[in-house]
Amino acid sequence: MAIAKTNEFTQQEQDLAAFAKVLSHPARIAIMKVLAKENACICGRIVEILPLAQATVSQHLKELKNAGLIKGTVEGPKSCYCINWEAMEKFMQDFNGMFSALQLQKGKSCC
Amino acid sequence: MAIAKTNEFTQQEQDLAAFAKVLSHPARIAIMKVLAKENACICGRIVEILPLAQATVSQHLKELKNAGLIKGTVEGPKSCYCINWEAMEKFMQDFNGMFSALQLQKGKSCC
DNA sequence: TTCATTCATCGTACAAATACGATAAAATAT
DNA sequence: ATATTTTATCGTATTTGTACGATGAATGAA
Repeated sequence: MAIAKTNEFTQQEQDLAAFAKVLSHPARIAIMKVLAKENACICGRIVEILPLAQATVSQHLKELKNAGLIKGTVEGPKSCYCINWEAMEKFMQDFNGMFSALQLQKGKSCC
Repeated sequence: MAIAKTNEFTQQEQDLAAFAKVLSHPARIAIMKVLAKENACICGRIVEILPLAQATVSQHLKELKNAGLIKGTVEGPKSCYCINWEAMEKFMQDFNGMFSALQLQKGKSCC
């Protein structure tokens, strides 16, 4: 993107954008749904369900984990993932907070 | 991305991901904040505030408009933009709905 | 008309994201 | 000890996103 200007915005804007970016791919939303439904959380189970290769699923899981939306622990040769509800809830609150802040200044639309 | 598999997911997953993607850049979140605060909505005003070139701002505005989050009308040589509150509200509802659906299945986390 | 203003679009450069095969690492099973 | 299972990581190909200068189109001002 030719010299990212990302850090010229406020921290709040960067944080919200980062949260949105993690959920900006259908595969990652699908993964969150699988993790919520199946308490098993095994990586291989996700690979079975999603129409993606194992390497690709691992990559998406890594991004979700880096963003803090999910947690992962090793169980022998397997990997167990599950949703980090505290983080998820905080992000949703921030997101809704931004929307509420926008609405507060809602005047007569000019167009 | 080597053959997008985006359309192999459900429509709901694609829609939510598309909404998140539009807000996945701090510049576009900043634009929404400007549009909410200033009812003027003039493109040039946004260019003044953001640390980006005019062409770049126009590009971000186009994406927000394509996604339906903002509306734009021509006013002489100027362009007036403002938030599409109905669309924005619907998206927020869908987004919150997804989160609620996830929480409904929240059992004992395994990790 | 002529000039200035305002904005969208084009072309382009570069960065980041997406996808997967191949391989490595770690644990279990035989 | 050897083989199998499971997952992460590497390397790579391709697509998409980001950013901006330059240009053009449309309007208003001189």
